[in-house]
Amino acid sequence: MDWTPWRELSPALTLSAATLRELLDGGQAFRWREIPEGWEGVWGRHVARLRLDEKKRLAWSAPAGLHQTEQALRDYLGLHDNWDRITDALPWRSDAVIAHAVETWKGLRILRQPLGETLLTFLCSSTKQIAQIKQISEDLAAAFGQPITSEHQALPDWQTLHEVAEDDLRACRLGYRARYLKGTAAVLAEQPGWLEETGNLSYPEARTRLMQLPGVGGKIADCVLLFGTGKLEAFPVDTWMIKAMTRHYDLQGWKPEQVAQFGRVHFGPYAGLAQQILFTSERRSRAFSKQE
DNA sequence: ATCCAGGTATGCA
DNA sequence: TGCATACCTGGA
Repeated sequence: MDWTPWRELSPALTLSAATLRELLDGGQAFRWREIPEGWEGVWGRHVARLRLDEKKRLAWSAPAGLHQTEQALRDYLGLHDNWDRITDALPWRSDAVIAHAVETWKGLRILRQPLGETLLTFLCSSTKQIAQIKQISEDLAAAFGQPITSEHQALPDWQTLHEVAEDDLRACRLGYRARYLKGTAAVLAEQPGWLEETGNLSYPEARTRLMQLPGVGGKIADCVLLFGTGKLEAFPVDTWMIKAMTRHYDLQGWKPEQVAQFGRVHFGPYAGLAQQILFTSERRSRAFSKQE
């Protein structure tokens, strides 16, 4: 397959190789894979490769014949958002923990992913490791998705999933999550526009509505709202965040919903960015101690 | 072998 | 309301 020549992204995005890895493969998105030159990924009906040039600036390439990839990348990577200003609004002046993490993961941001597939991938995520969520996502795309190029398939839409038998979903290693997918697909196929309307509600209203879907609790709802609608006040709390927050903020014994509430209050309107930075710090320090 | 992995739904005090 | 337990699967 032919790819376009590498071109620097505009506006430019400068970041370290480690931060790029966490951005693309750190648990926000599940369809990026490492290639010799950098990274190759799929989102929506888009395919792109990304790499850092010698100035640590992000450059991109797309399959020849695919269009509007650069504009799609701008949206996906949030290049129109002022992440320096958003990061500066975190309480780093009074909180040494977030100050240190922000410094370590400079340039980390929240991806803006297609809403439907954000819900889909995070419905598959419960008690799964990132590598396994990626595997499930690839299986779903290969089995039920529309072709994008000769080598890439999109994730299936909810109408398609509604028509798939639960056993065929289980064949994609979904396990008990197949039931959640079927149930959610039934709701979304029955009510076109429901998901987009939900995404337009305020954060607390949207969260409550999403949690009506089978398989969507508080954590997954927060991931969908953070990564799929850009609601930066969402503060997903999983086992990693329980560990990180317990240690750094002395929250022994707190329940996930309580930690989420604490996070939203303590970190403010951009708590979701703080969450991703702390999540990354916790994950990487754990990986290092295990010599991963 | 046994446990755990980016949880959620359910049944019982 | 709050707390255990089941639920699929694969890797350490």
